[in-house]
Amino acid sequence: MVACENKARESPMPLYYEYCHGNSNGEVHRPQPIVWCRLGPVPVLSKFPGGHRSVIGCRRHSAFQPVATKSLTSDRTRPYPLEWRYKPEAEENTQVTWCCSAGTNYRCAIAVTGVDRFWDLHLRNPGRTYLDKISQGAEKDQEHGGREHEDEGEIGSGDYVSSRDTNSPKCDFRSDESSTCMSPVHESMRRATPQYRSRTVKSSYIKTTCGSIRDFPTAEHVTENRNSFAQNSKQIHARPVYISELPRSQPPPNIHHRKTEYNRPESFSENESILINKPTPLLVSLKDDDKERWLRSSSPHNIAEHFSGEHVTLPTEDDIITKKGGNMAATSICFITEQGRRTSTLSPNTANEENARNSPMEATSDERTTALSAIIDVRDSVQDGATPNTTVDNNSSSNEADYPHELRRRLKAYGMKPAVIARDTPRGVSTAVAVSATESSDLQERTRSKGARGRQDDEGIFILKYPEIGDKHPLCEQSTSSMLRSAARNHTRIRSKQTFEETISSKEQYAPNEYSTHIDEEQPIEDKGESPHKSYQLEYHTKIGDKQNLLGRRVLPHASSPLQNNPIVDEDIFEYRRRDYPGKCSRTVNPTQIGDQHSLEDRADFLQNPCPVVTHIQNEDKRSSEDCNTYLRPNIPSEIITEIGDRELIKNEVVRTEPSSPTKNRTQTADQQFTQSPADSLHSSCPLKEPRQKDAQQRHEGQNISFQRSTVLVQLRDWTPGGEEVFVQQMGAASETKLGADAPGHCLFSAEDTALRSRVLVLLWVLLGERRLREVGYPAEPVHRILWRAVDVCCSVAGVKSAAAVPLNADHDCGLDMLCFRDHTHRFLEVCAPTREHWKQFGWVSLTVDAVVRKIYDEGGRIERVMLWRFLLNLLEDPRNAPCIHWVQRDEGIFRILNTDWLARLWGRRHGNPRMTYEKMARAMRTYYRSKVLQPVPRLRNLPRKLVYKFNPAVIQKVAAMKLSSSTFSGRGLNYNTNSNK
DNA sequence: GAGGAGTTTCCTGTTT
DNA sequence: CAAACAGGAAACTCCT
Repeated sequence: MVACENKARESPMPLYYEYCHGNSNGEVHRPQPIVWCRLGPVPVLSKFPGGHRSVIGCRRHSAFQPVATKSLTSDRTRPYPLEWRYKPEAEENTQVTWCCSAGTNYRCAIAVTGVDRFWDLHLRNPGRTYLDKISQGAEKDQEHGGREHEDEGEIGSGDYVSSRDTNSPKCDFRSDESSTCMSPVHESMRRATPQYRSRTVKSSYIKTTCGSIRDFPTAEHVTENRNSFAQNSKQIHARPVYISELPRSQPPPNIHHRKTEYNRPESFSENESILINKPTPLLVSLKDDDKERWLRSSSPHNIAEHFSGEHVTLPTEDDIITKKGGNMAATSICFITEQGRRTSTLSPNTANEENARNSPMEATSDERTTALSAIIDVRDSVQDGATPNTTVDNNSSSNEADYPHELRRRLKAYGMKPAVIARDTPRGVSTAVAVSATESSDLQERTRSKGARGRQDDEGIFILKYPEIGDKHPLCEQSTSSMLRSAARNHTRIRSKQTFEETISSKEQYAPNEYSTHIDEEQPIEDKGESPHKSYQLEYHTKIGDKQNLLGRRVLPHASSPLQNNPIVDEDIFEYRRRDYPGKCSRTVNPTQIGDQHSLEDRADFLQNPCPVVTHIQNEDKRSSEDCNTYLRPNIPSEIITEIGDRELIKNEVVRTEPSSPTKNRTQTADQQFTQSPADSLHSSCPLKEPRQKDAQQRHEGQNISFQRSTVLVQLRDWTPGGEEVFVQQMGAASETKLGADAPGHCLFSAEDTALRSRVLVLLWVLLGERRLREVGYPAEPVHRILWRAVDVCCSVAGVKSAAAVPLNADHDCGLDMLCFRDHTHRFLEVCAPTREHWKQFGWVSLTVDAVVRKIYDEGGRIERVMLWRFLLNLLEDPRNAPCIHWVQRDEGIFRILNTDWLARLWGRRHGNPRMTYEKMARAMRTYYRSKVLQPVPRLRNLPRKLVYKFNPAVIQKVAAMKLSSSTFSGRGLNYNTNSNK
C-alpha cells in the first residue's frame, strides 16, 4: 500500500487506472480490504423541523441499485438499505455489511468487497461534526459578512465532513482510522487524484436531505431535543450478507432512461391496446402562453418519446391526473402500458402555485382542456377510426356528415363541436380546427352576444362556429368542410394560397397513388384494403413527400408541371407582405411559431439521412433530374454519372487495397483522376471527419490552387446553358451591376468571400436552373440577395417556416455577414432538397447538409471563431434576433433567452458543430461565472428565473470602448475575477 | 510538440 | 414531471 501511495504521488492517475484495469503487464493488484463506502443520501427522521423529505439515490455505476426512489418521511423505523438490490454484474461473492445506527439522525454505512466501482457509493453523514461546523460557519459568516463557505473548515461544495467525532452510539465506520471514513485504498486514491476527492465529497446530500442548508436543524435545536432523539434512537447491527443471499431482480430494460421499475399490470390486455410507433403531436391547438413553451420543449408533447414501440391502452378522460411535488403541480395523462402505469406530463415547467396550495389537487380547466386535446390527438394519430372498441356512427347529423370520419367520432366522444379557424396570412390562409371546450364555450358566448355565427378578432383570425355543409369561409372562399378536413389531417398547418383541392390535384399529377382526394367520404380506412397502420404510414410519409414533391417541382422545372407557369418568385408575395403587414413581416416566418416544429422535425429527419431522398418519390426525382441535366447542361456528356460512379469505385478500391494509407492521400488520388467534372472539381477535397490539422492544411492548399475566382468562373461557365458565349454575356451584365461588387477590385469582399459567393452561385445555378435563378434576381442582384430570395421563396412555396438563423423579411440583407450567408446556404440545401443525383454530382454522397455546408465554406473561406460571450453580445446587439434573445435591462447587462433550440443551433453553426444543444451551450456559459464575465442574476420582480442571464457591465463597457477605438478585441483571456482582473 | 484558453461532452444532482 | 440550472471532470480544438 505504501508503494502504491508513493507511486501515486509520482503520477496522479496510474494507481487509479491500474486499480481498475491492471498494469501494463496485465496484472491487477487489487487490494481486498473491507472498504467502507459512502452511501447516500441518508434519510433524516421526520421529527426535524419541516418534516424533511429524503430520497434514496445512488449513482448508477455503483454496484447497488435502488428499488425505487421514495420518500422516507413517514417511514421512520425501517432501515432503508434492506430495500436495495444489486446489479446483476455485481459479483456473487461480494460481501456486504450493513451497519445502521440512529442518533440525531440515521447513519448508514456499507462495507463491500470485490466491487471495483465502489467509489461511486458515498455517504454524506453530517452527524455532530456537521452541526458543529454549521455553528462555526455561522460565526465565521458573521465575522466575514456572510461570505459563502469556500475554504476548509467550513461546509461547502467539495468539503468533506468527518464523522469520527460524532457522539452517536456505536458506529462501525468509526473504527476506520481514516478521518474521512475511507479505506486506505480510498485514501491513497483520494490523495493521488484530486478529482477523486472532489468527486467523492459533495455537499449535495445536505441539500437533498434537508431541502436547503438553512432548514437543517441547528445545534441548539438538537441540544434541546436530544432527549426525544435519544428515545427514538436505535442501533442496528446487521450480520454480513452476501449478495447471493439477497433478493435479485432483473432490472428493467433501458435502466438509464427509466428511473422507475414498472410491473406489467394484470389488467393489461394487448388486444385492447394500441401500438404507438410514430411521433404523435399532442396538442391540437395551443394558447398563446403555451406556444412558446411548447416550441422550447418538444419532448414532453411527443408521446413517442415515452412510449415508442409500446402497446398502451387508450387513455380516457379519467386518466388525466394532476400530481403535486414540492410547490409544483403537473397535469399528466396516465397510460397503462405493458410495463405498468406511466404518465406523460403535459404542463412541464409550470409552477402552479395555486394548485400546489390547494388540496386536493385538481387540474385547472385549461390544463384539463389541454390534456383532453392531447388524448384526442393520441387516439387520432395512432390510427384513424380503427381504435379498439370504436364503432362507426353512421347516424350522424347532417351538418357533421362532411367531417372527416375520425374527427367526427372523437369530437362526439368528448362532447365537443369544432370551430374552423382561418387566418389570413401573407403566405395564404392558415386553417385550423379548434376543439377546445373552453374555446368553444367562450366563443359561443361571444357569438351569441353578437348574434353572429363567427367573429373576427383584432389579429385577423376568423373563427367560424359550427360550420355547415356548403359554408364558405369569408377569408378564403374555401368550403369549411374542406378546411376542416385539411386542418384535421394536419392539426395546425399553414396552407398556401392554393385551395386544398388544388394542392391535392397538383400533387396527384406526380404521385397519383399516394394522395387521396376522397378522405371526406364516409368510408372507413379499412375499406381500402389496407391496415390502419399502413394507411397511416402512407399518409405520414406522404406528408414528408409532400414537401419534397412540392419543392422538387418548384425548383426543378418539369415539362408537365402545372407550376411551370407559376414563377417561384412571386413579387406579389413580397408586395403583399410589405403592403398589408407592415412590421409583421418577420412574424410570418418567425421560427418560434407553430409550424416550425414540423420543419424542425423534417430537418432532423433530413439530417439523419445523409442523402435526402424519399424513397417513394425517388423515381420522380430521377426523372426530374434527368430533365434538369438536359435543361441545364446540354453540352455536358452524360458520362458524368458514370465518372462519378467509377470514381466511387476507384475510391473504394483504393480503400480496400491501401488500408494503411492516409485518407487524405486516398482522396486526392481518386480525385486527381477526375478533375474534369465541374461538380467533382468543385467539391473534391476535404473528407468529412479528418483531423483539423489536415483540414487546415487542405484549406491552405485550396486557397492557393483551387478556388481562385477565375477557376470558379470557368466552372460556372462550363455549367452555363448555352456555353461560354452566353456566360460571358451574363457575367458582363452582372459585373456592371451589383454582382460586380463581389469583384476583388471593389474591395467590398475579401478574396475568400468572393470565391465563396461564386461557389454558392454555382450551387444555386445547378440546383435551381437558369430560369429560376433569374427569377430570384440573377444577375442583377448580389449573390447573398439571390440566395436569400431562393430560401424565402422555397420556404414560402413549401408552406414551411424559415429556420434560418436570421429571420427572413423583405428588408433583410446579409451584406458582409458571412455567417448569415452561410446559414442561408444551409437552409437552402435543406428546403430545396436536392435530389440524389444532385448529391452524387457534387460528390456529397454520405454527407449531411451540415457537412456539405462545412465543406463548401471550409474550402471557400473561413469564418473567424468567436467566443461564446462575444457571440451572445453580437446577437443581443441586433434587434432582429429579439425573438431568440434580447436585452431585458441593457444597462445592467441582463438578457433573456427565448428560444433555446434556435440559439443553440446558431451557436452550433457558428462553430460548425451540428450536435450543439442548449444544454451544452449553457454549460459553456456557466464557465463564465468563474471569470465573472457573467454574473448571477439579481432576483427581481417580473423577471423570470429561468433563461435569464446577466453580463458583467464592465464587459459590455469594454466592448463598447473597443468599438469606439476601432481596435480589435478577441476576448481571449478575459477575466473579471477580483483576484485576476486583466 | 507543449501548453494554455476556451469549448464540448457527459455526468450527477438540484431547483423551478 | 421535465426543463433549466449548477458544476465536476475530462476530452477536444485552436492558437501561440
